[in-house]
Amino acid sequence: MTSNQTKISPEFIQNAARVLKTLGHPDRIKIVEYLEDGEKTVGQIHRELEMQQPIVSQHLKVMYDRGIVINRQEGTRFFYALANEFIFKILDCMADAQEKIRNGAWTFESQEN
Amino acid sequence: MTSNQTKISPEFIQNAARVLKTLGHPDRIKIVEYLEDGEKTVGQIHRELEMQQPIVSQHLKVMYDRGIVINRQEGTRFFYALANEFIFKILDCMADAQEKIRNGAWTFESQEN
DNA sequence: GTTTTATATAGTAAAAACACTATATTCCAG
DNA sequence: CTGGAATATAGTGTTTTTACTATATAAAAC
Repeated sequence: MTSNQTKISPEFIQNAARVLKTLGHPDRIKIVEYLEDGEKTVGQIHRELEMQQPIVSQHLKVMYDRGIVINRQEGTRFFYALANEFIFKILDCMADAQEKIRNGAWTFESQEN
Repeated sequence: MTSNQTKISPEFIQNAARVLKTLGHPDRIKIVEYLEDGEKTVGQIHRELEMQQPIVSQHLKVMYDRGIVINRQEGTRFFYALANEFIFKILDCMADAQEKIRNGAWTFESQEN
């Protein structure tokens, strides 16, 4: 039904795997989603999302190293923003899926555990 | 530019994180992509993708537990297939991103490491 | 210069993921 | 029943993640 059948290249698979794995953490999804409408400082993320500051910095560092976010310094603050469109695309994809699942068009059941 | 701004719910985030994290492995992306055009047996995956059989079974088990694939038994064989449209959607998303990156519309750079 | 504010980094213990080898289970064929 | 094919499961050592606490750094404010 869906699926455009484009083959994914080996090189791309490596990058994609890294990104997906990195995004595969609730806190990081929240951060990325929060960054969706523009750059934010560490403090904003920390306060708004109610996560401890070192945790936020740590997540941001991991995402920075993997090309998911970029940053820019201004005085003592660091503004972080999404690095590329792929991330937006994945977010859209998730929001879309959530919607489909919510209205019953799709199901999404995990086995046990 | 992209982004439809739909907020993602806390419950969904948990599921999405699990799925993304699980898909964040090169072998599993390959398997999932291979399953895109229909169910396959463990042996087919093992031979076609040149992965050791226990590794394949292990990946499939993890993905089964997390609702990414489903299976059906026929004699001594197990046929595995993608469990839901979300996975197709993610695959499409990746193929799409790869295309955009390939033709230079997007960039995708990791820092060091 | 000394404090404050904002953020990063170190250190670390516990948990989860990986990769591999060996072995068990189940079903089918003869 | 016996042997083989197809899969799953166990066991294990290694590497990554994760979650926290404590501490360092750097710029700004006084």
